[in-house]
Order: sequence, then C-alpha cells, then structure tokens
Amino acid sequence: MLSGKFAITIHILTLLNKFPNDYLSSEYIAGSINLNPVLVRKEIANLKAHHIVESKEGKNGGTKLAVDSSKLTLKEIFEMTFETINLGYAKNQPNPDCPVGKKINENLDALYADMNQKVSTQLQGISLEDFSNQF
Amino acid sequence: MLSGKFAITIHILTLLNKFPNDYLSSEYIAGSINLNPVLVRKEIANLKAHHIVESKEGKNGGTKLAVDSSKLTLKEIFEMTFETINLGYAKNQPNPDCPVGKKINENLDALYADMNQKVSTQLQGISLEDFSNQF
DNA sequence: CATACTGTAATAAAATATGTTACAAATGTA
DNA sequence: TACATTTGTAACATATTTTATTACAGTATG
Repeated sequence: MLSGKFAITIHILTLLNKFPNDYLSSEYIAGSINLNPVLVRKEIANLKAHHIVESKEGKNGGTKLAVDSSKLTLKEIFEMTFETINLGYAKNQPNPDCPVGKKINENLDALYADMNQKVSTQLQGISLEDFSNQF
Repeated sequence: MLSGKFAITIHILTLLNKFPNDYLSSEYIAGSINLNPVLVRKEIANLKAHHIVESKEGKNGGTKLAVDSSKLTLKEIFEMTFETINLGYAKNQPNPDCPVGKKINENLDALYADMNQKVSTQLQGISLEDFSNQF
C-alpha cells in the first residue's frame, strides 16, 4: 500500500515546476529519478487523470504542469498517490467469534482516520511551489 | 517497511490485557488474529526484547503482559514495530548531478520528520488500556 | 518519410511479506 | 520418570507486491 508513488510523483512535479515552459520527456525525468521511463509515464498518466499535467505526444513531446504550483498542495498529491496513511492491518480476517478479533479492524480504522486527519492538515499547508523552492 | 506488524502487535497486547492473569499461548492468540502461531511468537519475541511481556515455556506456558497497560502508549508500540512513518522514497538513488535529484531525499526526510512528530503526538495520547477499553 | 516522443500492454525479475515444517529445550503433571 | 504441551528459533517455501523490461502502435515535428 505504501510505495514510492508519492516520492516519484513529487519528484516529477518538482522538475516540471522548475521548467514551467518546457515539455519534459519521460526519459529526461527518469534520468533524474533514476527510474525506468515507463514507470515515469505511468505516474504521469495518473497526474493527467487528475488534470495536474498535460502531455504532448510525438517528436519534442513531453509533459508540463497544467496548474498553478502555488495552488497545488502536497495533500492533493498525497491523495492522488496514496489511499490513506496507516500502520497496517493483519492480513487475514480476524476471528469474528473473538471480541477482540471482531472489532480490531474497526478500532484500527478509527485510529488511522485520526492520523490521516493530522497528516492531511500538515500536507495541506505546503504547496508544490513551497516544496520546489527548497531546491 | 510498512507491514502488519503494528496491527498484529496491538492485537496481541489487547488480548493479553483482557486476560491479565493468564499466560496465553501463541496458538490461542493466533486463533484470534487468524495468523500462523510462529508469526505470533516472532512478534512476541520483539515484545519480550522490549520487556513489555514475559513468557513461560513448557506446558501451560504462554505470554502475559509485564507492564501496566495504562502506562504503555501506542507511540511505544509504534516505535517497536515501525521505524518511522513516511510516504516512501524512490527506490533507486536519484541522479546527484540534477539539483532536484541531489536534494529530493533530504527534503522528503524533513517532510516525513514533521509527519512523525504529529503522529507521535497523537499516539502518545493513547494508552493500551484506552485502546483495549474500546472492545 | 525518418525521427522522437507518448501510451499502454504483456511479461519478467526482484524484493518483501507471510506461511510452514521441524525440532530442541523447557516445564507441568500423571 | 515418562508424557504432553508449549516456547524459541532456524530453515525453507509460497504468495504478493513492487519495480523493470520489452515491445509496439499511435502521434507530432521537421
């Protein structure tokens, strides 16, 4: 559930924000992340689905930001690349005949919902521009 | 890095807290979680290393809480089962010749450090007893 | 029309998580 | 003492997820 998606996506967006007038190729972006270009294109597909970037096919094609980086927050990026943050669940269905087993996931859910609230508040306060300005 | 460890561990501890006078067997605990007993014993080994539980080998053996559940916080459980919370890193080493690649992990680290701070504060406010009382 | 891209599917490889088997050692109990 | 039950732990097996690769059709540029 946790993977490198958020990190990769924010890396892509930071690069796009550094070159707001250029269409960057997946090959170029992949070179900065040190990642396979196909995986970059997959994350870009996700960003496109959320109308955060636009791409141009064909020669000299590539991708550029389609939104104002001061208005895009890390919370939105988080939500595009993660469902929620949590500390995991036991994978198997716990025993419904045990009072603890029966309610454990419900109680973990409540705990994790609070965590998400706190993390979301933090991330909402940081724009892509803010993040990008650190470089 | 994220797995079911936290969930499994808190499940174990909740059970132990429900039966504070009994040594529960890994078999019994595994039945509630619906997990292999060996994996339960592995998590218990971790708890023992932190002096949270004590075990008795041999017939009628098992594990029981060794601490006051009102004093053990979820933060401590979190730290025993996770290093930190984060939204991941690109797995490969980013390109050090790119200004973004060179600093991306450092900047993500700073972001995640803040997240951990917030999550830790939340978890510190919840004791095992509090959690267990929800069942 | 050659070139350089995106988009996407199919497949492979690697990494991680979970499960199983096995058995020595400990301990209670008949 | 002999037996049954349980922990502790290692070794191995399987499943799942993540990451990488290959391939190629489609699109735009010059």
